[in-house]
Amino acid sequence: MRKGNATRERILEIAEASVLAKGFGATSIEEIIAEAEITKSGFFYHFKDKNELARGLVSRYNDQNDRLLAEVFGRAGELTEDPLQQLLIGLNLFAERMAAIPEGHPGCIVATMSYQDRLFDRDVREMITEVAEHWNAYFTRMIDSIIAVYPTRDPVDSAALARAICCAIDGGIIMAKALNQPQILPEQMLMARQMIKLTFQPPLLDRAAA
Amino acid sequence: MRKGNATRERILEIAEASVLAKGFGATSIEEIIAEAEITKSGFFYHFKDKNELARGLVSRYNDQNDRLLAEVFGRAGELTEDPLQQLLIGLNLFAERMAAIPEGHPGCIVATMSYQDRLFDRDVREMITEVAEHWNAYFTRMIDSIIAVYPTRDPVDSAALARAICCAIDGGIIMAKALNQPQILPEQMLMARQMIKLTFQPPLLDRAAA
DNA sequence: TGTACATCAGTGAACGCGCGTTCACTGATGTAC
DNA sequence: TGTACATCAGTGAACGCGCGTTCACTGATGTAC
Repeated sequence: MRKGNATRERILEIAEASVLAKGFGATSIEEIIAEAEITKSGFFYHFKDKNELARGLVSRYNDQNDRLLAEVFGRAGELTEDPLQQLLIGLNLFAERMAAIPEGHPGCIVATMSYQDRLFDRDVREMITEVAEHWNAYFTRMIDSIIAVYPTRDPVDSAALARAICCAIDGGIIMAKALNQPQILPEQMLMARQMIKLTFQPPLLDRAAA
Repeated sequence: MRKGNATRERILEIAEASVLAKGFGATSIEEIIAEAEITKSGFFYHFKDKNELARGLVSRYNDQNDRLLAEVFGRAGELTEDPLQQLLIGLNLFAERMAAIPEGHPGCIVATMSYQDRLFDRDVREMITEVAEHWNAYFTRMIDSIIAVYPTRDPVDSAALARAICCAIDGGIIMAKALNQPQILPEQMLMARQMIKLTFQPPLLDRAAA
């Protein structure tokens, strides 16, 4: 990596932290360059305007998330061939990762940006939508594999269930922030896991009662 | 209501729409007064500074939400005495209300503000936490009433389940915004409903299979 | 009923600061021949 | 190996605009006696 790329990365890292704590509009270039110890023109060498910074933030966040998903569900795939167990184990590993962050998860770029979309051009808004679709597609594929193996009494809407996982995560981040309790995020990820479990492995009450 | 209160309400309404579309930091007083057709000093007569506007937004949002919860779960209480059915029916009515908003739910003030908490003083941050606790307490009470009547094989964490409902709602709003599909919010509220149902009324697979 | 005073709901002008963006320039590194 | 040129990764100064906040003032309405 050339020197310039390292600076670019540092800008994105500083900007991400600020955007997640104050919002995009309240994150000033002035403040980013002060922390990155470069001049304003140095910033504009890497990003032609603020919307390009936004694009950088979204694609960086998407890449990091992809790596994390590949890690936890890849590991789950090494441990079992069963698609249901892969999802359940992956969600467990994912939740453990989130629980291990000392200050709690710093926040989801897609979530804040969705709440500030009047600030961005069409390009950025489309990127946000694509990233959200990308995650949902990831979980939908996993759930479809489960459906192929585990018959259910009632039909399961895999896309809606995939969205429920994403909602648990994004909702969990918000509740963790609002209540100042970082462990709520892993808790709610495990609730989503429980929902998957109940959907495909409902407890056999009759047998238990017998 | 005196004349001044009507102006104050108009300011809050305009400010809320802007905060939910652009964030608090990017919402300028200049822009609010232009839309409200008053002068800047008129604004500062009602709110001594921007943090007081934030306080106004949070308490207004909390009040509106309280009224909505009282309506849907009050109606559910009229229809049945069963605490589980009250929650299930209430969530159905709630989801129907959300589905009926043409452009979709405009957003949750507590959610955006949680993602911008560096912008606010301690007072505002405490209000945000209290409002979130207030909603969780509301659902926790309902779930505790269910637990008292419906025995479950495994113990149920009513607070975690209450938070799951809030996460489905706040997560559903975000996914609806990110994917440009307003109906995702009611969909995810019904997923939360399904989770409650599965928790307290698990399908009796053995009997169904027999 | 009249008058004095207080409060309400604002107006108008000014403040200093920080914002995003542009422009002409530069020294260090890389590449072609 | 040396030299010419191109690209990279920035610097420094300036721009005009809009931001949140303050201050002295005002006309309309309400209240006390």
